[in-house]
Amino acid sequence: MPNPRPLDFDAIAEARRQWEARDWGAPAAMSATTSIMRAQQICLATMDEVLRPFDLTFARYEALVLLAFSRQGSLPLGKMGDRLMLHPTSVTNIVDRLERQGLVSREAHPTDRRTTLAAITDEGRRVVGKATEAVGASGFALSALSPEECDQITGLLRKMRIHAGDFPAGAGHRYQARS
Amino acid sequence: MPNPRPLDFDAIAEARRQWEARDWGAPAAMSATTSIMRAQQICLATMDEVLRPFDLTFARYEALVLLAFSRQGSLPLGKMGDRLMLHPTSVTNIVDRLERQGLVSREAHPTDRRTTLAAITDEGRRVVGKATEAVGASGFALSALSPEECDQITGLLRKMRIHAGDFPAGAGHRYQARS
DNA sequence: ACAGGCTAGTTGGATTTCCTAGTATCTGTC
DNA sequence: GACAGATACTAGGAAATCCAACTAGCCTGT
Repeated sequence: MPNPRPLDFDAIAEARRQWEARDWGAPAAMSATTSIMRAQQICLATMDEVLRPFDLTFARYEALVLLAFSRQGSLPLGKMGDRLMLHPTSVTNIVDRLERQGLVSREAHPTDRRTTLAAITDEGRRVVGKATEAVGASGFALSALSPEECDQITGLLRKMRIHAGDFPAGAGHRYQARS
Repeated sequence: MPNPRPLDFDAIAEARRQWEARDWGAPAAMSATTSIMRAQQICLATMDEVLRPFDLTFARYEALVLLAFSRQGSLPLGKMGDRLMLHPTSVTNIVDRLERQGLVSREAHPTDRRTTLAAITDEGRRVVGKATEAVGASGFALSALSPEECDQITGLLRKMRIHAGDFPAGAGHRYQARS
């Protein structure tokens, strides 16, 4: 439950009204940013709750999915951080946890002795399958929106992710997981 | 800088492709959720960076803005938590910091001796004004989007916030800050 | 061959957030 | 008027994240 004591009005709309009354500039961007912040909070809380029975957080679930999607079922920790947009230390922490849970194992890289591979275990694949059923059934906290509306969100945010430098604007045609 | 080592492809689009290939269900919601997560990370990192010269985080900035918008320039801590969707202990922590910085002061409630009021100081108002100029100039990390696109995002996310129980669907007509 | 620079991952510390529990105060009911 | 339950805030602890610094291994140019 993201918010135990709901309000009887839209706090973001109210903030915008006040913002505009003072001519503080960029009210639309302010509203959208605040909405994104709150939406993430709701999504994260919902996902964490759905995943709790599996002893997973959303971050660990995402890491597990990434490994399940990889060709060999394993990836260097650094590459995981790049894909998941996480700091190297966060990856270390996440893999530590997953390893302790037996869902992932650390393996040596065949040629580069610096890099450590995180490899998903059979148990990891089993758990990620079950967990995916659960998150799918929960609708990802977005069951209020149609697939088309979800795609609108994805499209609009894609624009800002490109602007932030996540990936080049032209991308989207060369889909291949190199791993 | 949210991501020091950008990818050359869209990791979310790639995840979706794999998701669909395995028939994992609700791919649009999955993409949108992941996009929201990443967008929040970008927004938060950008805001925190813009606010760093003022020794503020986005959370503390939001609290300060809320107090600046309030009638008396002060609010009970509990009400702040409701508005900002924060846990009571987080509010205590934030007010502790702001108080230590001299931007807020704790005051006794005139009638209810349980409640503590956080009151914005003159210095607090000065800082929040300066900080607001800075965040306005930064475009809230959404300068890639037009005001209309920002409003689309706000509208779509409003729907899911209502569904999550943040406020009743009918709200939006009775705008008044009771405080 | 080897010096310097780069890359990969980990460790320790700081910050933030939430949860559980606890104290103080108010409110409604008998 | 007293007591049970609700409400307001705070304290201590767990989890997650980031940063700075560190070790180990690779790689390029001379």
